[in-house]
Amino acid sequence: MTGPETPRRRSDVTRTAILEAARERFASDGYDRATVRAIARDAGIDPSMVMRYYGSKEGLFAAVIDVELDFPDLGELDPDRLGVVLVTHFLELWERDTVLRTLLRVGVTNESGSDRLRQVFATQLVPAARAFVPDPADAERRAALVASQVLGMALVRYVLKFGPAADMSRADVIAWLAPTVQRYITAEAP
Amino acid sequence: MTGPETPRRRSDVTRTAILEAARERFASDGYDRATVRAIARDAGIDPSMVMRYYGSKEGLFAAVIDVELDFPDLGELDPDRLGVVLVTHFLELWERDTVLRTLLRVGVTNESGSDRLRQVFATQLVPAARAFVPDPADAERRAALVASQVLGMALVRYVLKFGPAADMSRADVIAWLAPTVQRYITAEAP
DNA sequence: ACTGTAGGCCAACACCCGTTGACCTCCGCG
DNA sequence: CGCGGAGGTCAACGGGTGTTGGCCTACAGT
Repeated sequence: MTGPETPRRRSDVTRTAILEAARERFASDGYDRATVRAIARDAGIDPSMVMRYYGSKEGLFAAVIDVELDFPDLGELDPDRLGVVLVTHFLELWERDTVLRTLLRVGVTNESGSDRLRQVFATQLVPAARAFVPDPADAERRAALVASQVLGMALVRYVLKFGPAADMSRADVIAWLAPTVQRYITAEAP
Repeated sequence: MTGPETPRRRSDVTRTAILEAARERFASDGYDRATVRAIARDAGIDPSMVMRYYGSKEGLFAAVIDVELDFPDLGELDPDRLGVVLVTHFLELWERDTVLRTLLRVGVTNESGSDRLRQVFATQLVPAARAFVPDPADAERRAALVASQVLGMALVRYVLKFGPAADMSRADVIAWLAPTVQRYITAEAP
């Protein structure tokens, strides 16, 4: 489905140039406004090469939104520090590259974008939560609460760029959000 | 502001028909995918009428995103119930009409949409927070934290439609989010 | 009854999009 | 040396977009 695992070719340079340009364009413009022509221009090649290598705009997009939340080893962790560790990890994830920003930006308007976002939620966040919640039966609900706070902060801080949210230091964000996330995961249901 | 007014001219009927169709299209499709032609078709008129009455697509959009958060009277409220009252109010707001959904959807891709969103934040949420935070100097930061949680829940529940978030009852959402919001507003800075 | 005008439709314009297929240009290998 | 194919360009197609201006029509004021 995703990722044609072809061996190394001489055209890999162009291939990755397209991918890199696409990452930035999709991240900053969203799916609709990011045109194949603009991506090709950024990559310094002809638009038709995009089609040759990725089949279609949808195919290129699918190659871009291949995201791994890539949690650290939570197994041997003091459960009281879960909130701090998770929020710290998410902040790093958002600041490291553009893929999550892309996914958020596109997930809001594009169906295949929100599909992918739901999939990441279901296959990566929910299982991670399952190991720590008091009752595995409501792991989904607790993961959704965590997602609401983490995505919400990412939204106001990195996408909408609300002044006060964007200006907060990482330490402050962690200090404020960690207790919230901690409670959503470990607290007794209200 | 917006009420059922008896149309003095025949054109007022068309005018509001366009506005109503635009509200739904922008809410469900976002700015780019909501085409003037589709809106006109929904309203049962010709696309050129949209231009006649609203000047441009951008002008029509500006008429759509006229939002009032319209807080209840918070003045004579037990400060301990602030979280519950605020979360309840926001849930009602999101479920009452489509304008906030539109704003969120468009704010993520469209510059004039996120401008408007920042403006609502600065002129309506921040002042409301200022009355309750311990130190008025960091009202902006606390309002941003509240916005991150409230917008985040709206995002996963109403826009991305994460199963567990969409299925939660209103009472459960309030029970989980109210303490968070309460803390963001009234707690001592960490 | 006549007519000016507001309300509405139709067809077209200029532009941009994703996508396609014909063509060119090297370079490695026989 | 010949040549086949990979890597790349170019121009075009069909369709959709926001927007414009000319034309029709029904009704209100005289």
